[in-house]
Amino acid sequence: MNQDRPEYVSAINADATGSPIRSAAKPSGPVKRTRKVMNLETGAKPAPTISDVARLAQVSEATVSRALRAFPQVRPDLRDRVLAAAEELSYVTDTNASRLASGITRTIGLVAPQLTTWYVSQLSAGINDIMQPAGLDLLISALSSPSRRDELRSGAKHFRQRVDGVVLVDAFVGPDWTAGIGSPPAIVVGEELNAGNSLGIDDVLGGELAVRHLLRLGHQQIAVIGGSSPTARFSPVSELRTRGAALALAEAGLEIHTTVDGLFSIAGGLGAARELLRLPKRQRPTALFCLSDEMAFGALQAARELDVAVPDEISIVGFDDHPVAESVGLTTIRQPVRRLGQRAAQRLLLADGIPVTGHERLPIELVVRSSSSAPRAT
Amino acid sequence: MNQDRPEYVSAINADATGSPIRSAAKPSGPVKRTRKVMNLETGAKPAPTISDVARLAQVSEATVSRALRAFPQVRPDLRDRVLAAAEELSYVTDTNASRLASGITRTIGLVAPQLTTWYVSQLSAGINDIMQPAGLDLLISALSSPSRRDELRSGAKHFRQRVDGVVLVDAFVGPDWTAGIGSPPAIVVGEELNAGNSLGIDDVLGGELAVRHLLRLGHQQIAVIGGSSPTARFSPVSELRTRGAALALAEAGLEIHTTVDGLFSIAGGLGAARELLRLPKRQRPTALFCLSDEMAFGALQAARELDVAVPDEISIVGFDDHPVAESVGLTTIRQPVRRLGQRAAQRLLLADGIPVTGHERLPIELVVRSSSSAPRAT
DNA sequence: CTCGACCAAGAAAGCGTTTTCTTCGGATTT
DNA sequence: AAATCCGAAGAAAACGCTTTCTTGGTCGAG
Repeated sequence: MNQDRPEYVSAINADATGSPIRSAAKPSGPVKRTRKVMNLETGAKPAPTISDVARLAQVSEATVSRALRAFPQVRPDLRDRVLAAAEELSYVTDTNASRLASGITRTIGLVAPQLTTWYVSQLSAGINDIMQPAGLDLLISALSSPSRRDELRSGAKHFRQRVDGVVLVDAFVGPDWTAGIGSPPAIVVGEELNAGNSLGIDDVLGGELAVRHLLRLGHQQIAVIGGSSPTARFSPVSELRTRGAALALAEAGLEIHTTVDGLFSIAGGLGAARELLRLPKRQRPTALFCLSDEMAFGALQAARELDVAVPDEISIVGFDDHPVAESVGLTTIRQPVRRLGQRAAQRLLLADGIPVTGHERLPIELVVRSSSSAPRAT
Repeated sequence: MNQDRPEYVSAINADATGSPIRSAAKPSGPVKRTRKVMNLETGAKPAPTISDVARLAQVSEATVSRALRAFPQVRPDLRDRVLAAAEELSYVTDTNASRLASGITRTIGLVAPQLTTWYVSQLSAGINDIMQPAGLDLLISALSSPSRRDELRSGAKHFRQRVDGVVLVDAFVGPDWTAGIGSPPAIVVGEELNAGNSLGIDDVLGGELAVRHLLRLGHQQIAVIGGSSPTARFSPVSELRTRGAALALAEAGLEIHTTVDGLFSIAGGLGAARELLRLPKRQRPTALFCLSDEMAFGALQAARELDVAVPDEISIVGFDDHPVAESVGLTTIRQPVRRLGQRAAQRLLLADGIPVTGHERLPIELVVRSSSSAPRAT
């Protein structure tokens, strides 16, 4: 009991280090390390611990721990006493100690190749929508571009001990990825896994919706700007959306006019569209289906540069429904990215109980704006 | 020594719980809790601990700990042995145990009212640029809009124990905020503090640059779209940029034509610009200075809607240099947001050694594009 | 009325590090 | 050559929780 009483020994010892007089070594048993009592520099008192609360509430530490976590087997009056004591000391559980003891981190990690894309930031906001109320933390980790696969693997490993779950975005791990089915649970967003947890939209349908819209308007020469992502060789998203476009065209007995790589970036879209719009009028497509809004922005820019009127001379359709899409009047396929994030987080939280496995799709829709219209009569 | 040997007792005990036969209570002294050896369900072996490494390398745990952290007082041959052993077991330090013991979290937190703005995601990427190579984690926390001040305070408190530093964005804490000068160190981005750590740009200069550009082109009727942020009453950014605009106009003996609140959003900018562009031609401003690019996007949209030609009938200048600004041809003031993030992280890391205090400004520049030109001769 | 089952609460064993504090030789000093 | 200092390595305490395990009581059943 006595050893619990605060003493200023540690501070004194610290001073004594520099003193010429050293106390004779005590040959007796091991010396108890004294608890830090106060930071002499800042004057800050150490944060209250669970035992402070226990003492004040006159219960054991175990009971405090149980009461604070609302365990059922604590008598109501005791629980109230504990809560009051905790309140009085303005006690907050030490996260690290809790994590060490329980092995539960109450944190989920987001792994993405880059953080600055609209998609990823929307997604993280969605995840946060769920985590914040649940009192969980969000840990973010970007994977820089080179040697991505390895990083992904080591990144996940790096995470393993500090998160309870992982959300992988734009990971392009391939359909046979299964890691993370165990612990910590992981969920892949934007890609369909054969045997793992994944979440996304129907990319093929998206391509179909976009192209059917253009076909309905009367277009026949439809080019696709898509291609590889900046961070991965293998981009299923691009492939699937393009397939949808091809499918819709095939129904009408047509084919894709051209496919150009737009790198999924504004600059890439600009370059790709320039290439297409510089074609002689006869060979030029009448409509551009850009596999992301950002590429569509680039295409819009190219059209302006080259004095090609939108939508009169060229129709442009994007994909995403980026916030700016509305203000530039871009026709696009809207996907609920924030909701994808929310759903991913939910599934990760649920993973404790009934594991939700398999692939899940959220709905998308066509949003028609002013960048698409019937082709000018030839 | 013996107690260290793996035993399967815990798993067996777990089974015994459901068994009708219960072993008689051992009345003798406290029973040692046996170490978890293997998860029977998943078959996963427990991760190696520091003592496994110590045993393999034939040194003490303390030496392992020191060797792994490259402390100088470890003999080279021992260090190599430890490193080799750790490698062989593919040992990684348990973050939580380390944090508990040392009190150092190797994590910095980002607190922002919302995560989806371009500004915040750029900033987080910048922070990440610095943290990632240093092996630190980034913890993100959004403050939902209502009762922001309180949340800010409790949010910071919530963070206190799990981060070594905090970056506050769009916090609008007021110039006299000083919390976080102690521990954990904090830095405020986008706002100037009198006595704390802060980082930003020269917002007044930004306003001046934008308006001088318009004046040089010959504009005299210049309106400002700015106003309150969606998340804070008090928005110094808006005030300062507006002041810069007023200053520049005053030099020319002019005044701001009108100031309209654009809520720092696309929709807000749209509404504000509509209001201005619907004015009868005589009273209408010839140029709009939008205090953010997003509001400028809204203004561009309004101009298109109302068939007001940009830049012939109305010049528009934004602020930020959002990635889309280039593709819509928006003249704007570029601020280095990603670099702000990097710098904030650097200062936080440095805070261990020489504390960098005070306010710091990063340079900005005017970027002229096609949304601004001389006003049409009246 | 007694015995085992059951429940609430406490004691104490971990959790896996870091960090004193101690010890043990060898180098330095007087 | 004896006393002192110093540096390297080990033993063990602390970090602040969670979670077993244990122990008194209570209660219903035989």
